[in-house]
Amino acid sequence: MTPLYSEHDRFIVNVNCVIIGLYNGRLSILLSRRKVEPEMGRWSLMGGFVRENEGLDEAAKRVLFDFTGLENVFMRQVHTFGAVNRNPGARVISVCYCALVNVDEHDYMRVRGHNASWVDMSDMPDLGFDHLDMVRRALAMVKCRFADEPIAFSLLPRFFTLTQLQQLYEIVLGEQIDKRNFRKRVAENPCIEKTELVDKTMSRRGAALYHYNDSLSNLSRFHM
Amino acid sequence: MTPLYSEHDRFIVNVNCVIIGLYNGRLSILLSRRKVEPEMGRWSLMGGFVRENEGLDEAAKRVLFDFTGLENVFMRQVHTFGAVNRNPGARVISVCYCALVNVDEHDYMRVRGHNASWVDMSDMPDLGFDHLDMVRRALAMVKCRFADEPIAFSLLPRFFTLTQLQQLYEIVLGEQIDKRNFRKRVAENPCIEKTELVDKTMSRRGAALYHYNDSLSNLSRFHM
DNA sequence: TCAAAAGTGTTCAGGGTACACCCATGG
DNA sequence: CCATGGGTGTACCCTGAACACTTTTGA
Repeated sequence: MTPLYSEHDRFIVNVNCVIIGLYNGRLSILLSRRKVEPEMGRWSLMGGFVRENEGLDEAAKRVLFDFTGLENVFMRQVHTFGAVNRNPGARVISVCYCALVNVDEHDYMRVRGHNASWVDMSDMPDLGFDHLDMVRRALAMVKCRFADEPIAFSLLPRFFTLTQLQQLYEIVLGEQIDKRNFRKRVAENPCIEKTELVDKTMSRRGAALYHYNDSLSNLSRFHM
Repeated sequence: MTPLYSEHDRFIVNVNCVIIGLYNGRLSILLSRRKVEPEMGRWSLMGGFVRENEGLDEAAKRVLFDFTGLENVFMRQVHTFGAVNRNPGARVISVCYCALVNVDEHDYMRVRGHNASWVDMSDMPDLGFDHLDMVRRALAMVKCRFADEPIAFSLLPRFFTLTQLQQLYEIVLGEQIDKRNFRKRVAENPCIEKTELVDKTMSRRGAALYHYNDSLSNLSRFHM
């Protein structure tokens, strides 16, 4: 290391992950009750301290894997929080990431092991530190991207009905959508392919199952 | 400090500022030639190390003031860069900010004193570290916001002509704009007020000077 | 008188929005 | 046979894009 750098202040840096999924058809976020001080007993985001030999993105992926067993999911850096007194225990700079996951694929044992659980977003408890700000920023990012990028499919199971897809858009965008207009737009998107499969859990008639296939798209997406 | 935190790795953290202004009517960025290793002699962004007693936003404001003498300008956090080997001299985590400034108001002596200068963006030199990524992300952010938020006025002098405003939009958005359509949109915005002043430097006829007055807007903007 | 920038309306097309009824099936 | 969610087409409006000429005045 160059001696010139030795004089500077050094900081503990961690990553926090806003992990969003559809749990029981409700937009939910993975939270854990803190087992240690500070803020012991309060809900908080999944987090972990950055290590000397890992980059920020790697740290975020490690935390996501540690808490869910998931890899290769949509994940974006949201914002870095560095107010002096944001953590009463020590000066900690937190880089916030947001991940969108398919809860069907996650490892529930890991969640249990970390004292974590899925919490309905419309029933958000108070969070420790500035984690509520993190959640707000993450949601704003998701809402903003939702209109442009095909990130909805990160939240849905591999096969989904158009009603599921529409309900997801309605929850995230916070507004009702006309069914026919929605399906018209879906029909114009070549990446959303209808399958022969039918879901009969929601209606007697049954609904066609679709899946998202981005191989027809020439846009490179999901790069971090 | 809680003993629990004592065991974690610590990092040097700095802020880098992508400071953008209109210099000689060209979209330009403030760059300085590094006087020290690593990357000595190469162009780089304005930066400074975060101190123990200051938050990230404060550090960014300090750097901006230090290099330009400006305060209370549009400034946003862009992204945090934390790859392990991004800085060959030491592990440094860099929080990138972007500021839009009115170059008429800046303190040129400070710029000179830091070996810095305004560089035309369409003639961008190679930059040290990952600073080119920072510039790209900052520009993407600016372009994205430009369509929604009235941030163009941060770059212009207090009084400006519609031609200046249009040229700025054309540069930032990277496309030609129809003059009549542009002026129609301007006319619909109550915050853009025509004054009795006339600028005769650009034409014999003279162009009306406008100024931006956001007191009529009920949106709260520019919050960091 | 001419060069150079300022200023000014109308037309058209396409996308987005609003809107209501029949279908299939299990119980 | 009925209750429940699935599935389908059209009309209208409004926003956004294209487009050319007159005005002013200093040199």
